[in-house]
Amino acid sequence: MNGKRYSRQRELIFETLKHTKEHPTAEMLYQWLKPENPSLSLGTVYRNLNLLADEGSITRMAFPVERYDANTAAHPHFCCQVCGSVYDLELPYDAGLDEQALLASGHDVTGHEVIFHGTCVKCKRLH
Amino acid sequence: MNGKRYSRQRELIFETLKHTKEHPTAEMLYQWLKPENPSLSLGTVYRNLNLLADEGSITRMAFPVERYDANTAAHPHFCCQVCGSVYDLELPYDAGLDEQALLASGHDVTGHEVIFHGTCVKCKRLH
DNA sequence: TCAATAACAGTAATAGTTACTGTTTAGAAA
DNA sequence: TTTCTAAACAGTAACTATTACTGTTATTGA
Repeated sequence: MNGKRYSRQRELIFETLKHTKEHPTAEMLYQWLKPENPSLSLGTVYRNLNLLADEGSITRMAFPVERYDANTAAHPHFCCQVCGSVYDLELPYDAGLDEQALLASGHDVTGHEVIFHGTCVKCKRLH
Repeated sequence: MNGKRYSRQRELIFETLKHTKEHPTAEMLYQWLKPENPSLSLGTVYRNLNLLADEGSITRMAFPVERYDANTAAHPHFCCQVCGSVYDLELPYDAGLDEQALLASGHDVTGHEVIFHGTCVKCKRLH
């Protein structure tokens, strides 16, 4: 009785996302779909993207807010999924990766950022 | 005659950022500094963080907005600094890195994301 | 010292996202 | 098939993070 129901809107959003390479924002999807689906609501796009991301059908890519770091030397970060804390990691920066990315894509690559995620030591302890 | 002037507030923000490992948000910095500096304005924190980041003294860490990807297989992305487009990159996912991060930090690492930045092919052409 | 203007505090405005309210509709049961 | 209930909806208000604006303060070169 309780469970997720079929929804044309969710189907639509998921299919659109599967057939594009543009990594759209919620707003972009809304703008794309609105002309053919005039009754579509922006809130529905957000709700279904969150649903799809929560069930693992799609991937969310972003930090929720900007964070700053006075250590400008390139170094990877760990972002705790539970408490949101960001930690520095003592791993070497792989400059060769930028070269690889350039070769694979043709873009001018000036650098890269590595963000690990999971549960931090503190949250593991409290759990 | 024209140029950047000294500002106690900027100094304060920069020094605070240099002496923490917490990768604070603008709001966090504001909350930390407000008690000892009651006249400090949140807008000033934002303005100076942007100034410091633009001159390269600190690092900004975030995508401006959330983006979504129906390809849930781990793969790196390239984010163009000029037009903001996000592209997939055809580079292998280095699972060994997660192991390294665990060893270096003790956190439960469930995965990582690699984001390259620079100027994309399209923007290079238009320049 | 003093005038020009960078930087300020305070606040209004904007953008991205989430929550709320009443309506529609999928789908299970009669 | 018809009916009923709650999941999902559209529309909108609210909220949060950030930027822009306005009048004031204060750094700094003359």
